[in-house]
Amino acid sequence: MPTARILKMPLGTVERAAATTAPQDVLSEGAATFDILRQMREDILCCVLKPDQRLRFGDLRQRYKTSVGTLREALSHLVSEGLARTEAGRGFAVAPISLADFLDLSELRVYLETRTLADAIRHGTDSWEAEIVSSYFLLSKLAPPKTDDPVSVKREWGKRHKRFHDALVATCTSPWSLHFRSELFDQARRYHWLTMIHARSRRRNEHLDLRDAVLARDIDASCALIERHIRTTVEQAASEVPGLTMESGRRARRTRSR
Amino acid sequence: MPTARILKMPLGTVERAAATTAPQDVLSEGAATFDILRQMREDILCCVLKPDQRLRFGDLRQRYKTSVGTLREALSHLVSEGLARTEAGRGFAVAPISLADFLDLSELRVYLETRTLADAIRHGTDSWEAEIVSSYFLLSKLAPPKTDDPVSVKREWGKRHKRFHDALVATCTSPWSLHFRSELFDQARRYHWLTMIHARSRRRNEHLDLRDAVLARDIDASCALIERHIRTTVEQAASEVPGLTMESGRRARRTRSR
DNA sequence: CGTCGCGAAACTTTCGAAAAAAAGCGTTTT
DNA sequence: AAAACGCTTTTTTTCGAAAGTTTCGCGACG
Repeated sequence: MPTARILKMPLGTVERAAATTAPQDVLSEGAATFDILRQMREDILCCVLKPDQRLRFGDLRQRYKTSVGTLREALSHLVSEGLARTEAGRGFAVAPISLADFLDLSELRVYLETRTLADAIRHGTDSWEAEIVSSYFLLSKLAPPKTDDPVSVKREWGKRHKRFHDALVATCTSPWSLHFRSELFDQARRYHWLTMIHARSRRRNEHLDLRDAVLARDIDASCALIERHIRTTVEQAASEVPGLTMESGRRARRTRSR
Repeated sequence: MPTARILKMPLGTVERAAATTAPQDVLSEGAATFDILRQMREDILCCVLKPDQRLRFGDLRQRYKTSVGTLREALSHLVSEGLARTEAGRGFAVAPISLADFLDLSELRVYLETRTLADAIRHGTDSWEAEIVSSYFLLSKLAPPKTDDPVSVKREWGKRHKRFHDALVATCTSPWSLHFRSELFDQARRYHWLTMIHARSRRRNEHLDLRDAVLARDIDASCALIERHIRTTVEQAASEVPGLTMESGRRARRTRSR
């Protein structure tokens, strides 16, 4: 549908979102390829596409209703983000998971989350506070999902959870730190999903504490809270998720779809 | 050329580089697409493709002798790495540069370089030391390039420079830290290139000091040296490179190739 | 018996062309 | 004169098919 001609604005210049300067946007495009990318990423993060699962073009083409070229481009992105793998001439696969990876990942995350959060608090504005309040509200509306909640609920919770955490660091002035933080956050989401599925113990409302500490502009308290938030999750995952051994990266039995 | 059938080895299993476990490899593939990617990255890092320059498929197809699809995949990767940009339906462009970006980038780099280096020293092995000695030797064979050296010399020096720095941190046990370090190192290379072109003052041999401190397993000294190494370069670039103002991200005049 | 070799089937990779948008331009209108 | 319109010309995006590689299976050989 050629909307461009229809929507041609009377003014020559269309208001454009301020390109934050240098590093890189969330990801980029706004076309069909981007939709596929987003869908696939969501499916990997939510473990609909399971770790180590081979991604055959035949199956994918059917699932996402698109061509090989488009898929290839999306997969290419996912490889760069560390959510997929590809080797020589034998196609793509979902990136494996392992406890070692989760530990490593989380260690760096502690640094990046505290660094960005501290900076964000220093540069906080009214609209930053507003978005924190708002996104927390949305998050609190949904009870943390239980094991047998439907997938759609878990997805929605995941989305709001991410939005809340993004809001906290939104005013951080270091684009590169934000970029890497975001990448690691997504990586962690994969493990959180597993934890969520198998979690037996429930934790007290850490998000509320975090929100209040941040709004009070208490940098030390906020950083301590988020650090504990991350470490607790790791420990929980390590002890509660059965399939997460140090060696789980081994080739999982071939997972043929349908 | 169907080499596979010809080269089919008598043994069923071919020796394969040990996949380090989880995060992601240097980049991945081993096919034609990967070559294009590597070439384009090199061209961007060396500013053969200049910052903000639009990357039209027509031109690229001619330059790299390949199809649109392949180019698109390579560009996709470059966008993820932050070396290129893409917007809605108006194609790709080389990522812009700016002093603000370089400052931000270098700040994070200090953390990642020191973190990985410290860990690498702790886990250093004999072959790690050997590669450091070897790569330093190769680097020292080439004098730091001057302004009017031919491009090929500068390229070779850049390659050896990277190899040396990679060798230093090779035994670091955190794949994620290494990954991000590598990405930032490449980003910095773009700025180094500009510095190299315009540099007036020459610095003493920091690499030798670094090599010796690392081989002596002196973590504090090594980290201090690499930190200074990074900071000095930033300051030098800020003061000596003319085109690098705080606002250089503005749309550079359209750069039509040839 | 295991394994080596050959051929068929399944998949991946690459390519160029058709479809869709955007940019460029001269003309008309207010 | 500046803005608006409709046309043509680039440029990007998407697609499906041809070419190339790997995997699988079956029969022959050591």
